[in-house]
Amino acid sequence: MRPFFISTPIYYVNAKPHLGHAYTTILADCVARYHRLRGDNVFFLTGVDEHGDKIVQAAEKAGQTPKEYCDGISSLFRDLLPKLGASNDHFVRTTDEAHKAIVQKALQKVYDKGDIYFGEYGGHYCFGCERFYTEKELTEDGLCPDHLVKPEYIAEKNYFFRMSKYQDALLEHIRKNPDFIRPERYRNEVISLLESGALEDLCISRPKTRLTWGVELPFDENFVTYVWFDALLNYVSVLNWPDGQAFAEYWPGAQHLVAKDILKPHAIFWPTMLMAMDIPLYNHLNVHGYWLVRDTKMSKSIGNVIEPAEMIDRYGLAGFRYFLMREMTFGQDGSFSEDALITRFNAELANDLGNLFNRSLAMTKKYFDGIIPQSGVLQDEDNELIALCRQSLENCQRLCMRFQFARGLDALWELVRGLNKYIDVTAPWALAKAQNTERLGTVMYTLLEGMRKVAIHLWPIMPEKSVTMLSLLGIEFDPATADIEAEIESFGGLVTGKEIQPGGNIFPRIEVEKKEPAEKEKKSQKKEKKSAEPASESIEGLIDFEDFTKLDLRVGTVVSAEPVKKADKLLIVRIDIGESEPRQVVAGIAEFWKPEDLVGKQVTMVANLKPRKLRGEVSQGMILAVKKEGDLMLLQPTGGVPNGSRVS
RNA sequence: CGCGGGGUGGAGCAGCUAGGUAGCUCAUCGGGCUCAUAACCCGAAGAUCGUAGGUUCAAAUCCUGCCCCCGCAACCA
Repeated sequence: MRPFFISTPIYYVNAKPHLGHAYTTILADCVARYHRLRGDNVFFLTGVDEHGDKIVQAAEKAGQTPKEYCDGISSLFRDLLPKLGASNDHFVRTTDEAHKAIVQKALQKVYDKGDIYFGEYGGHYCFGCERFYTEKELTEDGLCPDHLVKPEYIAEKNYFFRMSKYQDALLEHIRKNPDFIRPERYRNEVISLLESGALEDLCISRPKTRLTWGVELPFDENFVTYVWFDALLNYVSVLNWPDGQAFAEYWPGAQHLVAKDILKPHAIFWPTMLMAMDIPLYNHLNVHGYWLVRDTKMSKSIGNVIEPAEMIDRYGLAGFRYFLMREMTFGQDGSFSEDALITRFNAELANDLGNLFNRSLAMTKKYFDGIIPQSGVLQDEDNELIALCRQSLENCQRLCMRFQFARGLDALWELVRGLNKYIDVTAPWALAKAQNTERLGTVMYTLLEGMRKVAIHLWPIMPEKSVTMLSLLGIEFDPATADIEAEIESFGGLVTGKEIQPGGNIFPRIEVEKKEPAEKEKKSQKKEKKSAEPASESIEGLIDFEDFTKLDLRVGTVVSAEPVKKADKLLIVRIDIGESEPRQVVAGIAEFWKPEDLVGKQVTMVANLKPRKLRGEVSQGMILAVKKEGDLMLLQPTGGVPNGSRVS
C-alpha cells in the first residue's frame, strides 16, 4: 500500500479555535479520506502546540498553571475535531512525554553533529513587555513602542541552529522539485527569500531564567528549547523517529498542509532541520490562503469572527464542509459569507444533487417497485453519459488529489448535472407510459449507477451523507474496501436486484425568508443587513456605562498644525484644552486637511489616551472625526464652548 | 523604487505555465417537461478580458509602461 502522511500544523493554544483552524483541519481530512478511498495507507495528524511565553502569560492571566491552561484550551481543539468530522489518526500535544523525549533526542543528534552552537544573542529587552525588540520594531529614538521607554540592551547567551549551512542545499532541492512547495506562488516566494539574503542561523533556546515552560536542552540544563525544535518536530515525533516502525512506514509519504502565514517555518526552517537530522525531506508542502469575511481578515476587534461550531449547528456539517471545500480556490484567499453558503447549498446540494436522488429513487419505486432493474442494450445517450461520467471522475480525482477541491467538485458536478439532463433526454415517464420496460430498466440502471459513483466521490467531503446516499441505493458502503481509481474506467458496479429506499430530499433547501427566524438567525440577518449598507459599519459588542465613563473627551482649539517629516498622512496638531501647555496630537488627517485650515478650529479629542510615538513624535490624544466618501469631517460642538469642556 | 496578490458580461470565479471560437455558477428574460422542491432541462440577452503600446498570421494568454483595488509592513491614537 502506498503510504500517505498528512499533517495540519499544530495549533497554538493561546486562543480558541476559529474558522481558519476548522478549514485547515477539514481540508486535511478530505485529502486523507480521498487517499483512503484509493486504498492508500493513510496517517492523518493534527494537534496542538502548548509551550512558550504566550501560553505562560495567558495562563497567568487566567489564574492557572500553564499545564492547567493547556489542558483546558487543548480540549477545546480536541473536542472540535469530531464535530468537524475529522478522521485524524492521532492528536499530538507538545507536552506529551513521548514528544518531549524525541525532541531531546533530535537536539542531541544535531548538537553532536556540530550544527548547534552556543552564541550570543543581543537584543533590546523591554522589561515592561518582557520581550526582545528588533531594531526595526523600536521607535525612531530607539524606544519601546508600547511603553516609550528605552529598552535595555541585553546580550544573552543562547543556542543556535546552523541553518545557514543548509541554505544552498535547500534552494537546490526546491529548484529540482517544482512540486515541493505548492501552489507555485508560494514556491516563488520561498525561492526569492532564499535568493535575496543570507539565511541567518536560528536561535533555538531560551534561558530558564526567563522561560521554563518548554523542553529542556539535553546538553544544557539551564536552557529550554524555543519553538522550532519543539513544535516542528511533532511531525516525526508522533511516528516515533528515528527507529519507530511508524516512521519507516509513513514518512516516505509525508505531506504537510499549512496556511500561508507559517510558510517560512515550514518551507525553510523545517527542511533544513530535517537535513541536519539526516531525515529525507517531506514530499510536499501544501499552502492555503485565508478566509476573509466582508473582504477583510477575520479579527476580533472588527467583530467578524466566524465560529465554526455555530455554522455547523446552523447549516449542518455536510453543508459547512461542502461550502468550505467548494468555495475556496486552493492557495488563494477566499471569502466566507452565510449568504454564499446558503446559495451554494440550495443550488448545488438541494437542487442539483438532492433533487437528483429524490426524483430517481421515486421513479425506481414507482416503475420497478423499488428494485434496481437490469441494464439492457445501450444506446447513444447512455454511452454519452458513461463517457461523461468517466471524464468527470477522472478530473475530479486528479484535482482533489492536488488539494484543488473547488475545481474537483466542479468537475464532479458536471456529472451531477449530466445525470439530471440524462433524465430529461431519456424521459423515463414516457417509457413507462409506453410500457417499454426493457429500455426503462436500462435508463434507470444507468442513472442509479451514475449516482452511486457521485455518492462515493463525495465521501471525503461529507462522509455521513455519502453513506446515507449509498444506503438509499441499497449499498452498505465500506470505505476500507473502496477502490476509487477503478471507478473511473468501470461502469456497472451497482448490484441489480437490490432494493432502494426512496424518501424525500436528503438536502432540504435552506429557507431564509419564509420561516420564522430563530433567535440566532434573527441576529445574523440583522448583521447581514447592516453589512449591506456600506455607509454604516455594524455595531458589535455592548459595553457598560462604566466603560464609557473611562473616556475623557474634551473640546479644544487648534493652536498650531504642521506636517510630520517623512510622513504623508500625519499632522502634528497642538490643541489648547485649557491646560498650561497645548496638547500635542499626531493625527492621520494630512490627506484631508491642510495645516492652515485647521488652526483656530475647535475639535473634540480623547484626552486620556495612553501617549504613543508615531513617526518619532509623541501623540497625547486622538482627534475625533467622521469619514465620508474620501472626506473627513471633524467632530465639533454646534456652538463655541470654553476650551477644555468635557463631553458627556 | 518596501514585499506580495488581484483587475474577465449585474455578482462571484475559471481560463494565463505550453498564444488560435472567452468558459462556469448565481441573478434576469423566454421556452420545454411533469419523475422531483420555488425543482429539473433547453435557449436568449449581457464582456472592446483595467489601460496604452509591443511581439505575432493570431494575445485574456507572452513583453513593456501606466492606472486602480486588496493583504502585510509602515505614517491610521
